[in-house]
Amino acid sequence: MNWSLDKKRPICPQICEKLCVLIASGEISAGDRLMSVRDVALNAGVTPNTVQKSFEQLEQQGVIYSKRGSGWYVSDNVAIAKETLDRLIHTKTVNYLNDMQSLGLDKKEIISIIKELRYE
Amino acid sequence: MNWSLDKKRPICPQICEKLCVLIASGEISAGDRLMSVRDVALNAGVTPNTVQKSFEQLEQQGVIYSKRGSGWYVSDNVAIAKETLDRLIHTKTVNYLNDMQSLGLDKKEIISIIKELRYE
Amino acid sequence: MNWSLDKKRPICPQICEKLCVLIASGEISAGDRLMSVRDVALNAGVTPNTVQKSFEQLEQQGVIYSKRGSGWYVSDNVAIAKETLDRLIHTKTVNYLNDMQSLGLDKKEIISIIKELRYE
Amino acid sequence: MNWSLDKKRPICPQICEKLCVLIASGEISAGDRLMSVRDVALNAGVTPNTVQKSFEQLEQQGVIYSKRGSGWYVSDNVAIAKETLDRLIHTKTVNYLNDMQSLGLDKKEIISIIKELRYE
DNA sequence: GTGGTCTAGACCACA
DNA sequence: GTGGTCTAGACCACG
Repeated sequence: MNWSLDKKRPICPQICEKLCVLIASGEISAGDRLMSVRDVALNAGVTPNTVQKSFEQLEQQGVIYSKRGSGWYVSDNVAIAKETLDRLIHTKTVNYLNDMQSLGLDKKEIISIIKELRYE
Repeated sequence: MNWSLDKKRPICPQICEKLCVLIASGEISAGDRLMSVRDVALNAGVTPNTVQKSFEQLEQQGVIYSKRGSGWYVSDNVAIAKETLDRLIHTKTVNYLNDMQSLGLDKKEIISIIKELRYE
Repeated sequence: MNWSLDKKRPICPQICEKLCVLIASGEISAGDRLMSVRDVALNAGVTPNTVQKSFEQLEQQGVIYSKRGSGWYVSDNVAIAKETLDRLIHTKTVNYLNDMQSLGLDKKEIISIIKELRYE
Repeated sequence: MNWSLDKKRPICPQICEKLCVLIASGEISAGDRLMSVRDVALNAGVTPNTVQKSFEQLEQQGVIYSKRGSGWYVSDNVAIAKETLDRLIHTKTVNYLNDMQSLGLDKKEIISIIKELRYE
């Protein structure tokens, strides 16, 4: 599993988002057991503390849940992950558009910039 | 002058960006004197310290410069403000696209989302 | 660590220069973690704010970088510290020579004065 | 008269130093009347306020003196200007050497740098 | 009046 | 614990 985390940005939300994507895309299914906090930490090169907080945040949103002494599992309701993801996309997009507007661009110009940008 | 700052986000970059826009758009011209640090602070409802920091960052990029005991002035080379602005737009756009890509969207989907978003 | 700061002169550049010397001389190596902002502040008898500002200036020059919640680290490219140091030396020397020239001295006289000065 | 002031640095001390040099070098003699504050200000492109303060500082050091309603005159004791100049040279040199020492250079290296620097 | 620098202390998110 | 940002208020030299 390649986490490809950007160390220059906050780690916690990156892990949360990554997991949501995996669940929403079906790469991890409802009821599946996640890697242990320690394994994720070792694998991603961050402290277990950080992974633990990420999992707890996802639990709070209902995306995953924990079984005492057993580990973390994907919630039966996979739709929650999808909703979380959609909310993220919406928020980030609105923030981006707000930023661009402050910089003096309208929606048309923004789309033009994105289209012209060699990327992907 | 309405600064309309978003208090939920860092103030410094907001002031920097606002000034770059004003200079790049020609609302403030090369050689013009800016409002004093204190006046901007009062006007924008922030501390002089914060404004000072913003101005220093712009100075370092060559957008403005200071005369001791006299005030801050727009650099003779207005193009620098334009470049700074373009760099900002580019960076923010790349970051946004990276984020969206991590969330599983390709460029086509991103543009579609932006277009559908009721905004502006 | 003895910072031996001259409280009569601006503290920020003194801290910056001190760190550049330490890095360029190899006393601190690439990747090393610096003392925390708070520790340096306590140790040097200044405010954390001042240390933070110094570190940010060095970061912007690429000499060091920060990991959120973790600390500040020496840039992998130690050469940057050396370049920064050389630039400092050059700038200060040119300024000094300009000053002396304005005071009516040529290079020969300047060197003579330095040689005769009981010092070090 | 070309004042060739560096607008990036404090103006007051530059004017003071310039006058001391003129007097010490004999270009202006004991008892000579200086240009009026207003003329110097116009000529040098600074505010009369600044010139006034410079003259007052020189008066306090005994380099020049004022006659009410007549203007400013070079002190009979030209040696004072020479001493002031020497003190300036000494102070600036000591400061420079201190700076260089902090940057890790000894006197030998400093002189070498000055000699190699293409200048004058 | 202006910028420039610093102190003191607070709050936040992150690890 | 760490960095990141901000507030509040002070003092200085300069114009």
